[in-house]
Amino acid sequence: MPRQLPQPSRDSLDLITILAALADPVRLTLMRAMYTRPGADDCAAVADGIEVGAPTISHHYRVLREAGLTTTTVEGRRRVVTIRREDLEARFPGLLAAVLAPEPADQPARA
Amino acid sequence: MPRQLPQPSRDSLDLITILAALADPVRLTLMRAMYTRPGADDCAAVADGIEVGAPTISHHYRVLREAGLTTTTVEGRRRVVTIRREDLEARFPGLLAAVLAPEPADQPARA
DNA sequence: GGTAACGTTCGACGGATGTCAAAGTATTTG
DNA sequence: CAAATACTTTGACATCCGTCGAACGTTACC
Repeated sequence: MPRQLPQPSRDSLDLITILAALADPVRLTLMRAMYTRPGADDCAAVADGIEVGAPTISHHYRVLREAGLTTTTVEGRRRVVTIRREDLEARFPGLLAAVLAPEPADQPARA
Repeated sequence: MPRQLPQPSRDSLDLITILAALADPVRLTLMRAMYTRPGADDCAAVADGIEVGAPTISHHYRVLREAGLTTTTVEGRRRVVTIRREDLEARFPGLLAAVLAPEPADQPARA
């Protein structure tokens, strides 16, 4: 049976905590990967290509979960992490889209 | 003549830096005050009611400006700080609205 | 010129944060 | 059971961050 790790309730989500959680290159990369990639991905798959050690990735996933950005489910010996889209949209409408949307290329499109 | 303090160009705005700048209670309060209050406010007026010393307020205004969130203009012996709405909307559409919009009351409205 | 007003800069201090290596905990597989 | 897999936890370390008191510019006003 998939067990779910503790996470803050929707009502107790705090914007400062959420912004602080997003204000890190590794965590923003993880969030973007989960956001653009549909379906639930496991930790290792998403973290693939990030140049920090496993303990650091684990630490960042914990920060995201404790900030209320993600839900972590234990499935066997792997963790499945998903973004709490509904809760976040309910409390801070438009935030995820504004922050995680792929940025337009730095060079303006030439006709 | 009003002199303008140095600030990053629109193209060099960095999301991580912006999120980090917003992820502080004092700075978020300053931004909200400037956002909801139309027209340009001077530092002291906006900072009124925040419980930290003057050097700290000054420090936070600098962080906001260096992150590209605000423009600071020197007018005589006071500074006028305004949010760079156009630049921010161009680079990160919807971000200001999502972050600075007054949060709905924590208690759900009862009919 | 002298003084008050407004804000900045400097230096210091304590607490938080990101990272890693080493050891630990479940869980699956042979 | 033993070994391998997939993460986590712990402890340490360096760095960054928010805050303050004190001193410093500028500008305005008498």
